[in-house]
Amino acid sequence: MSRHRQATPTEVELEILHVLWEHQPSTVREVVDVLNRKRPRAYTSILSMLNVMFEKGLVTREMRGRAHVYRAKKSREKTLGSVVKDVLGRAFQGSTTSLIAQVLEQSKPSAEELDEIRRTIEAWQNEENDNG
Amino acid sequence: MSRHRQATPTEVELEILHVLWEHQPSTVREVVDVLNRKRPRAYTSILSMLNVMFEKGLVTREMRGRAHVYRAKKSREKTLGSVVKDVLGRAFQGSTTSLIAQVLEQSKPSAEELDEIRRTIEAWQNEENDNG
DNA sequence: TGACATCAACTAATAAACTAGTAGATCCCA
DNA sequence: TGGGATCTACTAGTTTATTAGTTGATGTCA
Repeated sequence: MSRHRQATPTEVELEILHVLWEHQPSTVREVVDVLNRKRPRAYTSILSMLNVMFEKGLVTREMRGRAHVYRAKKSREKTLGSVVKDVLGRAFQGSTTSLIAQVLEQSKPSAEELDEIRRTIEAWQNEENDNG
Repeated sequence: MSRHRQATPTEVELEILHVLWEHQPSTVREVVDVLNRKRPRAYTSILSMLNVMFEKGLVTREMRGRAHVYRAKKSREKTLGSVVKDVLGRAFQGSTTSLIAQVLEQSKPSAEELDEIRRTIEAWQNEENDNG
């Protein structure tokens, strides 16, 4: 426990979480097999990472036979929400529009994608009105 | 040279860059004075960081009297663009709309802020048409 | 001109992130 | 029933990030 509060998962942690979100629960072996399609690492590397993540509370696990099966503790949405919150504060000093301008600049969406983005905004607004 | 290509500045590096973007060029002393309003650190800590950043090519420097004055090498826009690109790939697997949905969810903009966001989108679209 | 302040350079220490090797238990099957 | 495969736990090494102390040069001012 130092200055860091493990605000957001690290790069490799996110890689692993993405695998789990796609298919839960998974054994270490299953996670390794998926990850190795992109970048090969030793079985024990992923095992160690999952142990660290278990200790951090990022994943839960239980026995299935003599192997552990792992689940992400927080949903994809919750986790990615933290990531965004972190970036928003750390890099954009809270300015939502500035962040969105950069997202557009980076992703250069087509007209169709822009429409989808607009729909996303409308959908969010409607949902807000419904709930709150 | 390992797995990392220094994709994006670290947290403290971003803190320092924000100071420089506000007021360039700055001496170490000036950066320290600004940063210490938020969180006090030793002069030599910031000095070391600026040295690291100089070696990484994040900042330039030149002599003014017997002190260095520092400038951010890349603009705020370019740098924040990299940050977004990084997050987009690392956490959102390239899905712009998913990222924007999370931005809304996190910032919960008011109706006025939503309008501003819409204007940001329109502005970006017009600019794209003008240029490209 | 000598005490004091300021500055860069160097050194170092700590923590976190990541990767992987070794050892020992257990399971399965010929 | 013993050899190979597989799994966890443990250990450890490398790199990066962050903070700060020490040292020596230089500049200022009384």
